[in-house]
Amino acid sequence: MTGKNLVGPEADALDLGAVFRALADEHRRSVLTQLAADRSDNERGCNSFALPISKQTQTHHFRVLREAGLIDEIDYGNRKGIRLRRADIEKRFPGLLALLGAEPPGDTAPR
Amino acid sequence: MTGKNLVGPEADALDLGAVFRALADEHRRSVLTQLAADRSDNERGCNSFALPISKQTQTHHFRVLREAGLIDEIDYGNRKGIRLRRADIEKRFPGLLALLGAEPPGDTAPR
DNA sequence: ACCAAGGTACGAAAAATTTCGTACCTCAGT
DNA sequence: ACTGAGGTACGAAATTTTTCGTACCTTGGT
Repeated sequence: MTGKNLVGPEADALDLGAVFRALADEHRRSVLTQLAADRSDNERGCNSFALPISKQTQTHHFRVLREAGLIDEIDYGNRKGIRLRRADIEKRFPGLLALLGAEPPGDTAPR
Repeated sequence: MTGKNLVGPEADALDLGAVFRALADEHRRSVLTQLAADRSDNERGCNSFALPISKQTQTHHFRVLREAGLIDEIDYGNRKGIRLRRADIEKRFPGLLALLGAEPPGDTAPR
């Protein structure tokens, strides 16, 4: 089944402040880093990120990432797909994703 | 008089999480954006940024920027100089400063 | 029809951040 | 020696963010 895409900002409406606020959190940065590392940009289930937090909190974090324009969330009803908005991000903030790649992906030290 | 440089992290110890957290705040981002816009990297007084907040709060924000490794603070006793750590930032996070430059400098919209 | 898995809505607790009042320090100039 | 400008220390209030408990929704499988 094709799910419906939850809304986020248009490509050229991405806000740098919202992006930095989104990436300021350890868990969200972990998600983005993992997404950026996969150059094939496959859609992923949101359980594939091994986040050590409850599912309600995960819902919150994915929403923040979507509202910052960093990911698409595809709603299938009883599961959800996550996809990096790589082209939009690169267009508006070239080099940003490369910065994430430079960090060790598993390095999720406490803040 | 030569002032003494307040301590921040070494160039290769800059942490991306700390940097994103520092740049997540509107006022701190404004400071960095203004600094990044001046390619001559002159030292500036910390009153030259026109921040609409009290001086105690400014002290706080400059400290966060310094502890993230983004600026040097030079203490002259009764005044303070601010200098962008451009080379260190570019070395560790190439392209980061360019992202700030892409935003309109005076665009400090409420969050 | 039922159940279980995956996810959300709402609300509240907990934690972190931003902000500033009060008091104090340092230096330059008079 | 005094004063004023610029800055910090400490502590508390205000705000924001993170987290999760409870309840509920949706879909796929039995």
